[in-house]
Amino acid sequence: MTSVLAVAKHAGVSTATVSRVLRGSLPVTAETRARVLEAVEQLGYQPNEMARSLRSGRGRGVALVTGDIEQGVYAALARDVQAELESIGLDLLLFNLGHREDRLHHLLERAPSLGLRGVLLSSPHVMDMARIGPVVEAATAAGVDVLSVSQDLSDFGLRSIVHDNVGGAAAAVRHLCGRNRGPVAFIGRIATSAIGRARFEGYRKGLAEQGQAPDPTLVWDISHGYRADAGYRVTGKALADGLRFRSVVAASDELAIGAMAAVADHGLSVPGDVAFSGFGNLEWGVYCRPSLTSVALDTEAIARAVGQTFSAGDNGAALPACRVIPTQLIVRQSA
Amino acid sequence: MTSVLAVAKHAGVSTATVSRVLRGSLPVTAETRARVLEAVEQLGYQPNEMARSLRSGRGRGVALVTGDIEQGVYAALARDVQAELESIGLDLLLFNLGHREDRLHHLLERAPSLGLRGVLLSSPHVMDMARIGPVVEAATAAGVDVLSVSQDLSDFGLRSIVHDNVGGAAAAVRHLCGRNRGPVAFIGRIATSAIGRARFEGYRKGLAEQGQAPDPTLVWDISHGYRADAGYRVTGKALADGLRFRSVVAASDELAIGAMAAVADHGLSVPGDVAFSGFGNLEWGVYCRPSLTSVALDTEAIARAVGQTFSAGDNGAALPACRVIPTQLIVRQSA
DNA sequence: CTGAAAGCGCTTACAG
DNA sequence: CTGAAAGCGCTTACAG
Repeated sequence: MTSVLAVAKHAGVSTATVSRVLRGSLPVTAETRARVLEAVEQLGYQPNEMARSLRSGRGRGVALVTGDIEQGVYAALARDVQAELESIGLDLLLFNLGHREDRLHHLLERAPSLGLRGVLLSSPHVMDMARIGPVVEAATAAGVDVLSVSQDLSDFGLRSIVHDNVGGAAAAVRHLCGRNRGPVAFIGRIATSAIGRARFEGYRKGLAEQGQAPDPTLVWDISHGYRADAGYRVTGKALADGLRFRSVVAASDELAIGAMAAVADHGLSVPGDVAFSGFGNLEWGVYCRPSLTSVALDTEAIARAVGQTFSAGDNGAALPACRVIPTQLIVRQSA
Repeated sequence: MTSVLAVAKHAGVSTATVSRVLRGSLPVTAETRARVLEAVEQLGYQPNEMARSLRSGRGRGVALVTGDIEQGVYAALARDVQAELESIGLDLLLFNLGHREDRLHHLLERAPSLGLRGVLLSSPHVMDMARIGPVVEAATAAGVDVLSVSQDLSDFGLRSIVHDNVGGAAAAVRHLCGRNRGPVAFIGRIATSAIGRARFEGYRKGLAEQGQAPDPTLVWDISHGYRADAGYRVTGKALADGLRFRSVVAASDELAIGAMAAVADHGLSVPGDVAFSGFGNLEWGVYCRPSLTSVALDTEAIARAVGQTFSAGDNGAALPACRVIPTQLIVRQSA
């Protein structure tokens, strides 16, 4: 592979000058610049990223830490963040925890030696900050930007970019109550998911607006399970137990479709007997029948905010500690 | 950050010895080894990955190139490949082409200077090998292992790991015909997707087994569109045009759910009037109603085969040029 | 079995 | 505005 040295010789300059032209840092004569660029062009020179990283102290990689990339929302986030990072010359490394949260600690520990430019935490799990805190600080001190892109961790000094989960869930409850769809049940991970908690909080808030409080028998915490099957089982059990509810706010579209299947398999109709609202506004929710009413999340906006943070450089201090991205209820057939 | 030098001093040995202990390469006395390991432990030493990469000529990153990470199958592949790579000490970089195939060329060009250990091509697009070939060769020559994990490119010298798409589609047709569900239509990307072509080939083969040939009016190439909306539109048009068909083989679950929605919106029933079979066996297909019959893909098996390739080292020559992973039809309510 | 030394390919003070 | 030189933190022949 051709190196700076080859380019320098070809252009009749020093390696320092080549580097300066390519960095665009210090001033260089227009003609020197042109000669260097021509040499780069002719030799097809590509700067060695490993050498550059070593010398400058860190690389261009940003790790996205997900809990479960197979969930539609995280796949969308990965896509949008990758596109955004690529546009500013950064690479996305994917770390899927698969709900084994202990691996996060290990990754954060290694982040500086890997030369990571940043770490984006998007696992919804409730973070054990007592354990994670020290290693986050060490990474930050070493120049790794650690951001939270799912839950608000600004109290722990982590810049956060989060959806308005409370507002989204409250809007769903408001919509359902407006159509006289009470009692409203809730399905989500509450004990183990910070996002689930926020959505439950929105559910509670929405009910409070109607002068109601959550009925504990209609709050279904599926912290032991995940995705559609959890929604299916918990809803099936509720029906078998004879609980009365006219609608369900599910903390994800996956949970919602599982719950709808349970209702259908129980011989009830959607939305006639039970109405549903999900979270994520995933594509398949638009095409299942009945189509799924859902709180839309704006992963592109998250990605843009992430990009801003990495572009900000030293004046990043001006950015807010916690940025909240609005959510929007999209009404379809299920509610 | 603590470096080898610090560890060496602490252990009273040279940096070379520290490196040998950590690499586990050349022989070292048990006690020297113990001293070094203790120093590593006490200082919390983590080898600098950037320096190691520079010195050894390449890093530990493997790029996964997808066409559309939001499609369930690719998200599952990303998850499984990441887990497999992590188990052998490699990192996954995600490059989502977003169906802009020109970017593949650019990535392959940069692969050596990025120090990539490998590139996994999982875009389904028909590759322009005349254009891609030279840059693949250059990357390979520079030590980057380029694999195809979606389409068979072994004729072009690329080790390939692919699903049995032909067999899967043929099995779907066989199942539908066995239930007297002809005429059978096909939806997929044919002109622009190598995977779509393979599935179409399986469709043709399945029909041939019944002594039939494809009816051109029932072969719907959606090379201009993607995902559920394309399935919805093309099926809606077929219904509006008054075409007669009793079942549909869709080249993805996304296309299938879109097509099912079109049938439902047309006032017909699934599977009563039209039966459906998809590809991917995605989770939401299990819970939509009617649930979706689908050809299951084994992304874990793909991931394992990828891991084997990277673990193989020099005796990788023993691995087959093209490995075919079996697929399996999962019958549910839609067919 | 171990150490001294060179070098991977860059970038960046330091001089001029 | 440009060059000579040092050095980022490792690994690996080369000696011993």
